[in-house]
Amino acid sequence: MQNYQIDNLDRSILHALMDNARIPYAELAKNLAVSAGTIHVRVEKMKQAGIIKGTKVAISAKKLGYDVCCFIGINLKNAKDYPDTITKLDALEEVVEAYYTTGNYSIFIKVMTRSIDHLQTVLISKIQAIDAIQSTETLISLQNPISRDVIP
Amino acid sequence: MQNYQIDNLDRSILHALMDNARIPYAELAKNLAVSAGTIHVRVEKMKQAGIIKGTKVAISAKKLGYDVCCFIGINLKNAKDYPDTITKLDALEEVVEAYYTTGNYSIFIKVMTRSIDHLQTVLISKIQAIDAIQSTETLISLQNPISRDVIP
DNA sequence: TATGAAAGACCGCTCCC
DNA sequence: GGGAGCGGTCTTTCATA
Repeated sequence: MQNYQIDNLDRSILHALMDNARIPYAELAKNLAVSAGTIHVRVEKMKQAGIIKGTKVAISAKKLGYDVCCFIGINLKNAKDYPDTITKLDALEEVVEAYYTTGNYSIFIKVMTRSIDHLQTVLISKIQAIDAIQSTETLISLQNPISRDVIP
Repeated sequence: MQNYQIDNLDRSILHALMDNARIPYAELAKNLAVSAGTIHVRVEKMKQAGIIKGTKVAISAKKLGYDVCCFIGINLKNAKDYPDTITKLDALEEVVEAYYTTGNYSIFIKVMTRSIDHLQTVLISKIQAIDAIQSTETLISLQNPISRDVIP
């Protein structure tokens, strides 16, 4: 089940579910001109294969007051401090994503904050306060024109 | 309804729905020691307020064969080429996110590819082929230790 | 005003074709 | 892959604190 090859129907189902995970199977079936049972079988198959990991609600961070999105490239003093630093970053609720990367930075994180002031506080008092961090570089996101998932 | 302030119950509901958007309201109600009707009212309110934007399935890009995740910082020859470049990037299915940022790069994108070879093809034949792009800098993600949404 | 309980409609799951 | 029946869930309404 590891490398289950999806076909066009699976692809269409994925696209529809990406848009709305709670769409009734019957409606989906009607749109795709197949029966509801078929939809069910395909979805089950993709769940079994691990392609569909689960369902999530899409939250508007903005409506919750989190207006500022930015990326921070982090350089560590020693590469061996990586696991420790991740643990510390994980404890910060403002850090929503972290990546261990090759290239200019050791760690690359995405941070959501309520305001520029809030960002400054997080950056100075929380992130740069971590001993193992040598330097940081901040990229503030002004717009997010593309945001989607990859479905071949 | 713009700035609806969520309370602890709303927060708990959001957390539960983030984990599994299809959890029965009855079960959620039981876990939170309230009635299913109350859950329904709260969810409706948050939908109205735009806090809940919709539901999505979580897809495993890896299972679909997309193993390589990387970030690419892009510098444009002219800032005015921004909208055009976004349009061109949007046409590339491998580009899953794009940000207009302050700092070292004009545009910052996230790219998912099937392999390093595939990445190379996309980078050279598709991204660097865009005229307005002056230079790029690639950060390949080796690990993604933190990945979540911000819920205060 | 917000919550809790119950009834009806709808949907999803399963079996058989 | 298609179609029908059963079981479960969601939604709505009404009463209540």
